[in-house]
Amino acid sequence: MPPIKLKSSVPTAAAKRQHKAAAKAATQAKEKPRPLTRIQREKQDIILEAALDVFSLHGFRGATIDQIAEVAGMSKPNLLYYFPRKEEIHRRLISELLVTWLAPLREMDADGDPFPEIRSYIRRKLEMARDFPRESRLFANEMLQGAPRIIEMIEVDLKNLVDEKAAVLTTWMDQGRIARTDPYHLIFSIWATTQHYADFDVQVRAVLGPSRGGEGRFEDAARYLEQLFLYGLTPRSKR
Amino acid sequence: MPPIKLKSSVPTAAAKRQHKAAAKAATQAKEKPRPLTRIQREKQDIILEAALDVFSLHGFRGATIDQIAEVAGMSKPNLLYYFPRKEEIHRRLISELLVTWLAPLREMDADGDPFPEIRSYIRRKLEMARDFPRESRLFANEMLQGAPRIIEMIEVDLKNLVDEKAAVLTTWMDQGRIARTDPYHLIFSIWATTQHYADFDVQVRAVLGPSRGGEGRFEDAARYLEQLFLYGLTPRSKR
DNA sequence: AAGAATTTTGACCAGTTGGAAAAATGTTAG
DNA sequence: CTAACATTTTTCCAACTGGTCAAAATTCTT
Repeated sequence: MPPIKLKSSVPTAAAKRQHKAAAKAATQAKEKPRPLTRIQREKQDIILEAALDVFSLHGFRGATIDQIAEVAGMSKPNLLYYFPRKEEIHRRLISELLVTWLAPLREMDADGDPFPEIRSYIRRKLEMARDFPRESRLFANEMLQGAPRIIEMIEVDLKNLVDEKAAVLTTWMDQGRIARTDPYHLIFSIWATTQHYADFDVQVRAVLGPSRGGEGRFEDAARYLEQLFLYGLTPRSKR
Repeated sequence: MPPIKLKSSVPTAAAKRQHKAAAKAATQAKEKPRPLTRIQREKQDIILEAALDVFSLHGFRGATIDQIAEVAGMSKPNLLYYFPRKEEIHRRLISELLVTWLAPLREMDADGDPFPEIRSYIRRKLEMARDFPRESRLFANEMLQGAPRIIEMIEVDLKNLVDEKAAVLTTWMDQGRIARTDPYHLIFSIWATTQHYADFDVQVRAVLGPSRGGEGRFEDAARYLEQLFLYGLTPRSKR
């Protein structure tokens, strides 16, 4: 008897096992995970897309599987065939997110010039706020709830990366190339100001009004933030 | 027959009418709203407190009446006696919030000196992030969801206030007392940087670690933000 | 084309949700 | 004290929740 595939005469059971096998593969190391079919990849993508819509708008608890299934254009049981639990969908979204989310900071190069590096970091973050607002909101939602599902990732991966980049900033300060200030709070303020344009988009648009709240607002924000981080509010005459 | 009180022999109906009367008082202008009893005021406060806990953590959809009732230490129907619907509680919280939330900006005085005024505005906002993090999160949650329940307030009250203060800032710029920059985005950046310490508190604490993530973080943030808005990152040697 | 595997569907379920109704219990002004 | 009112509890409900299951439909492999 080949113990590899564990085929069963009951198709459903086999399908379910497939999922569990994929999950357990790392620990069991016996069953081959069997690569995903084309349909599986496609449908999973559709589901994740829909879930991003819903989770980013209502948070984990406020989102329902039915809603996600509806947006994804499939029945609830069908959705649950691909992701056996709600949490699984969320976990996937979050962990994929964290990687792309931190990419801009990762790119900040210790060997580059401080101001161009910081400037393009701000720019990249702002572009992400513009191009991936749902991702930003998903992240914000998770934070607001105390990050129950990603606290370890925050405490380890995120912290390590920030520690590393804070050290880079400190070096630049030691070399007198940027003003001496708190590198951690500097990073926080870049996060806060850029993500604000995704997370509080409604407010920004409402306050700017129809005349200035159009797509140009991101260009205005970029210009403003650049000046803020470069010179602050001290007038030119006194600089 | 006195049309004032509309007493009914059914006590429940009378009690319910009381609520509706209070709500309709403005439009009907006929029935006296009848002042709240001591117990009503106390219980409503307890409920609003509990609701703030729950709503700020889970958002409107993610929060349940049962949960709020439990935190408030009363039964669900009892809670519903004071606030006949979930939305009512939320609406009350939000509208009360908006007043106190904008107070610091309101205090920014056109006749004062620009830098002290801006500095103490930042300080006050940061103190609110420290002392009322739940309020901040409630607001953030609402924004993330597109502010469905307060969009008019944002578009009218908030916008008007910001327009007014932006004009003040512009005047200061015209007088050369602060650097010329976008006053709206300046206000956005103050909001973003200060509220970050309430809304993303978990992240801030996790990244700073146990050594620097204690209560002192708000003092550090205040110092950092003051420098940022004053001078930006330009080193002293080049200022 | 047939058999095996995968995908989709429909019926179902137990627990939770927001809320209604009414009865039971307190409180208070006259 | 007692009637009128205010508050609380008990019971109930229909809709929704996350999730299961077996059968049916489809797709893939040979």
